[in-house]
Amino acid sequence: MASSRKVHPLFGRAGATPRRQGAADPNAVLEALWQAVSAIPRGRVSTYGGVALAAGLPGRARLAGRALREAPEGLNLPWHRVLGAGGKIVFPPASSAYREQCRRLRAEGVVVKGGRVDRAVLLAPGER
DNA sequence: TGTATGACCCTGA
DNA sequence: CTCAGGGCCATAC
Repeated sequence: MASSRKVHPLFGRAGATPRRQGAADPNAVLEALWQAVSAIPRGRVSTYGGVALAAGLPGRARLAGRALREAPEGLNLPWHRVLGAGGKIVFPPASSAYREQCRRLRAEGVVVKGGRVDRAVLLAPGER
């Protein structure tokens, strides 16, 4: 599916060159990660490690982060449901990304406090 | 070709 | 709580 090269304005850096090479099927890996993200139910959250695991890429949390950064806007991924280990927002509290994520989560009824969410809303690995 | 960096994670002190 | 150290690996320069 020829995804658009346009990335999210909140994270996409000017002059970023979209490269899809290096691995056998880099696009397949990205799609697997994006799919895992879109599978997170509303009102719940997951972690980068959890997303990577769900995509069949254990130990590649970093790659999950990359995938999200490179994700085209058109996919409308629920990126705000992806947090760091333990359920904490990885963005600097002063950043617009942090505020946006916070806002979106609260809009779904998720309580964000001190840049973290309650354990209960955090999706356990292997959990739906 | 080598070094640096990053929407990460875990363990241990 | 902070800090350090190791792992992971695609991109950028």
